[in-house]
Amino acid sequence: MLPPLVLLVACAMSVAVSFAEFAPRLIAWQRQHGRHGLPWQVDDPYKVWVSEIMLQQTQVSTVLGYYPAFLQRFPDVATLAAAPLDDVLAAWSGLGYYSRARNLHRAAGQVMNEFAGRFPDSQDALMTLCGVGRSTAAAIAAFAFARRAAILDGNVKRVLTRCYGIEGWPGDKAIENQLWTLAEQLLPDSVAHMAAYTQGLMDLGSLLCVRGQPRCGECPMADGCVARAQGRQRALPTARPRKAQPLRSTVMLLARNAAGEVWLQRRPDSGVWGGLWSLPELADIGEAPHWLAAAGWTAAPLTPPWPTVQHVFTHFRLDITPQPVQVRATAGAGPADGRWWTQEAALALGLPAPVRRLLDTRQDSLW
DNA sequence: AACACGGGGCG
DNA sequence: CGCCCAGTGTT
Repeated sequence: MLPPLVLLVACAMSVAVSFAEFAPRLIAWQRQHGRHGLPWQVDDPYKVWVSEIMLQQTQVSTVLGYYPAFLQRFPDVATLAAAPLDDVLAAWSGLGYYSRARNLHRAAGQVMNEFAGRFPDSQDALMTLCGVGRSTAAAIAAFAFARRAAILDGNVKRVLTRCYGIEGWPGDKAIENQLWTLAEQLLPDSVAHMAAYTQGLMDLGSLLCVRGQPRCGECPMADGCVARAQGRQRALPTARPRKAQPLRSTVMLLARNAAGEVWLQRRPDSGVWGGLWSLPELADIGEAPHWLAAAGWTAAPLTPPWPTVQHVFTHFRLDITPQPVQVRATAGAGPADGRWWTQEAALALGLPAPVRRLLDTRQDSLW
C-alpha cells in the first residue's frame, strides 16, 4: 500500500492522454492486439451494415455463429429487400431482438427505393435507414467509407469516461453531449486509419476496458488514464441513478394482552416475508377500532404510536408506524391466522427484521 | 437479482 | 424533444 502522500502526488501529476495522442496510440494498439479477420471487416457496406445491426446488444462471439449463414442466404441488399420478411426472421432466429431483423428488412427496401440500391456513404444519410442511429451510422461510415465519423456505444462510453475521468451518468443528455463532443475531438486527423481507429475503440472497450475487471496492465492508455490514476475504474462510468424506490407505509399493531403476550399472525406464503410470523398490519391507524372489534377484543384507548421506523427492501422502502394497544382478550377470540405469544417465544420465531426489532426487549420502555 | 444496452416509441 | 421502454446477456 502506497503512503497517502505518494498517492496524492500521483494524482496531481497524472495527466490524461492528450487528444492528439489518443488516436495514434489506439491505432497502434489495434494493429497489434485488436481483432482482425472478422468476416465483416471487408470493403462492402452491405456486409458492414448487417454486422453492425447484429452487433447491437450482441457480442462478437455470438454474431460469428449467425453471420456467415445470413450472408449466404442474403448475399446482397437486393436479395435481402426482395426476400419475404419471414425468411429474414428465420435467418435471424436465435439472435433475439427481432425488431432489428424487421428494421433490417425495411432498411434494405429503403436502400433499393430511396438510394437506387447503393448504400449512402455519409453518416447523416445512413441515419435515415431504419434501425440505424447515430453511432451505428458512424460505424458504417467509418468502416465502409473511411468517413471521419465518431461512434459512441457502450464500450466507447466506458473507455472515454474512464480515460478522461468524466463523471455523471452517460444517459444524461448533458453527459452524453459531452461524450459525443469528446469522441469527435479524439478522431484521427487523417481519414486513412478510420477503420483501425473505430475497430480499436470497440476492441479496447470489449477486450480490455471491460466493466468488471479492466485489464489496465495491457491498456495502451494506462499511463494516461484518469480513472486508473485515481483507482476509480469501478466507479466509472457513473451508474444510472437509482430511481427513488417507491415508498409504502403500513401500521403494525402491537397488541398485548393482560399476560403481556403479543399477538402475531402468519403471513401469506407468497409475497414479502412469505410464511413468516408478523404483526397485524393496517393501512391506516383509523382502521384500528374496527379491526379490534372484528377481532372480538376489548381494547384500552389507543396511546400515541411509536416513532415510525423505515425498512429498506431492494425495490421499495416501507415506513412502519407501530401502534401499541392493550387488549383484554377473551379465550378463542382474535383472527384465525394468529395467536398470542410470550415475548421470549416470539423472538425464537422466524420474524421479519423490523418486527424482531420492535419486539426486542430494549423497546420495553416505550410501553 | 440487478444492471447494461442503441434505437424506437411515446407523451 | 426528452424520457422511457423491450428484450436479452452479463455480473
